[in-house]
Amino acid sequence: MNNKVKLPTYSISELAKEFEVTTRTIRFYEQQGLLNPARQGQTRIYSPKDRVRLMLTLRGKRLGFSLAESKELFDMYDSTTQGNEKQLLYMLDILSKKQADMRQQLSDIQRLQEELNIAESRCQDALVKVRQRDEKKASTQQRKVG
Amino acid sequence: MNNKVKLPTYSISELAKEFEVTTRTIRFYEQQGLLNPARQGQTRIYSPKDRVRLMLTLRGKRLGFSLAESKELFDMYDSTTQGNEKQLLYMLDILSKKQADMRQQLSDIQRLQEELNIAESRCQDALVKVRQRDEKKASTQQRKVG
DNA sequence: ATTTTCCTTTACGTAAACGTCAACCTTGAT
DNA sequence: ATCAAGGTTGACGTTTACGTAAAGGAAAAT
Repeated sequence: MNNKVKLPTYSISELAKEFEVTTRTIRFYEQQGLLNPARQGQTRIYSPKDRVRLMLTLRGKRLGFSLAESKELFDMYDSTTQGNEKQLLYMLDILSKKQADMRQQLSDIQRLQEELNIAESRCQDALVKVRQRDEKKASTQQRKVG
Repeated sequence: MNNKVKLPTYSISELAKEFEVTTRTIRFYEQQGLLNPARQGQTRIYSPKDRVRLMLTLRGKRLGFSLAESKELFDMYDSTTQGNEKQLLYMLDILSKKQADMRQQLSDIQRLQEELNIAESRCQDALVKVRQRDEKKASTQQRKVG
């Protein structure tokens, strides 16, 4: 194995820009135990692993995970290699619950998508009607003016 | 048309039970303009329309909509029948943004589902290994005892 | 009659996830 | 040398979505 490839690093503002969050957010996530950047003096140096975690945290947020939940999943996943039976069973339990959540969300989304489509059609229809009415008004005005 | 069919009504606690929320939540939603129950004296009487709105609000929440966003969608949808062109265009804009959000969420979910499956497999593997190890330990103990 | 039961309003409390200063290094450019 | 750009640690403020407790009305059961 080659453990000697130099991995890229990132500054806090680079990550902030890439993921469109503030540096405050990134520091807050560290404070909550989601990130663990190295230090060079005082300055934080982020590894690809940190970057992935940030990415996952943000995706988790979009899906309604709290920061605490994301942290729990990270921690469990990390300890999976040396976890004892009880921990592993607990993790499997959590995973199956999350999967159930995701199935629920999937169905929520699909239904909402349909409804948004319906609303859009209805809205388009209304728009056409408004425009037809306004055209009539305009032509009436024309006749007045002409 | 028959407008005279008697629609069912619901008490606040009936709705609370059905949707597994507190009455506090339901009153709060009303305060935020999401529900508009009739009154019988002081007591709130909920119509099927209120019930649907509650349902939609809760589904919205599961998908990361704020109460204000849900309210905006409700209000716009209600005013769609008599909306002017500007409003309709605005609504169409919102709708297309929401649809983009939903597409993003859909892809987020699908990726997360894959990852959860991978994590689950990995976890199952680890579990098997732990159990094999523990079996060996146990049989060693057996030999000591026997 | 009185005690539950269900409902009401008012109002203060709270947790999560940051925003927003303030006050301070450090380091490369001018 | 100084100054702007980016980094740091507090620490208090803010918004959202309710929780929780107080104080009480009305009606139904015992």
